[in-house]
Amino acid sequence: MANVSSVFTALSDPTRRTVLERVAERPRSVGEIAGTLPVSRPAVSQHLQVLKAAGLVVDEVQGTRRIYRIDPAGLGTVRAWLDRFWDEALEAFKADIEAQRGTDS
Amino acid sequence: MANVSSVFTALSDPTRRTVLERVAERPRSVGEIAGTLPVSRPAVSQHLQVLKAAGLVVDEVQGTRRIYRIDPAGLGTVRAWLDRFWDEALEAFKADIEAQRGTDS
DNA sequence: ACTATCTGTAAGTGTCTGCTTACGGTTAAG
DNA sequence: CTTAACCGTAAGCAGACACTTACAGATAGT
Repeated sequence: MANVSSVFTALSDPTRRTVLERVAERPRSVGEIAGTLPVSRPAVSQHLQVLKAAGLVVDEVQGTRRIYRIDPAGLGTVRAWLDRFWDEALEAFKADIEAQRGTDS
Repeated sequence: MANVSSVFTALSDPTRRTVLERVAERPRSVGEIAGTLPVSRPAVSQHLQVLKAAGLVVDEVQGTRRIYRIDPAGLGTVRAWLDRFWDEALEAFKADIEAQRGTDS
């Protein structure tokens, strides 16, 4: 599953966002991603697990290596939350202006 | 300033998102928000500081109390990052399909 | 079978985080 | 000036987090 908290937490770390961008460019293996980053390979593996739990990537075993690709689900939940929140804020703004118009001098 | 990491970190905590939603409904004081939540007032104050540092709320002193309202800047940075990332991913998908079409049997 | 490659996982560590209670500071009211 | 209301901040603590090294498992090639 991919709740909102897990997605935001996954996207909050800069290294993890870089890992996600590498995967977004094209499907990559763990070692290939770790080669371009200043952290160890297990660190990348753990980051990928967090991204996978958040529904941001999916993995597929290919022989001895494991290929990760983008999963649109996670980004979808972020966009959905953002849209809903944006609508709520706009509605509140409208109600606020309405109230101000009523009590204005 | 409101960089991407700070915004995502601010939105990753459920309590903090609830605080933000309370503020989004209408401008509120710290004590008013704390009254509707199962955490202490200083906790809410600290949450509001994080939200303010992320550019998600702005504060204004009104006598003895401090009113917080929504700041669209933070949500804007999230939306911008999301849009840019979405475009990148789409472009990568297109390039991937193009490559597959070239090497397909 | 043996070896090399690629990866996940366990264990440990320093740092950050979310929360609490205690305290001090500022403003409005008597 | 004293009092009450409202708030931020300091100090402390349990848990989470990002990272490392060491180890174990699975697959491809010889």
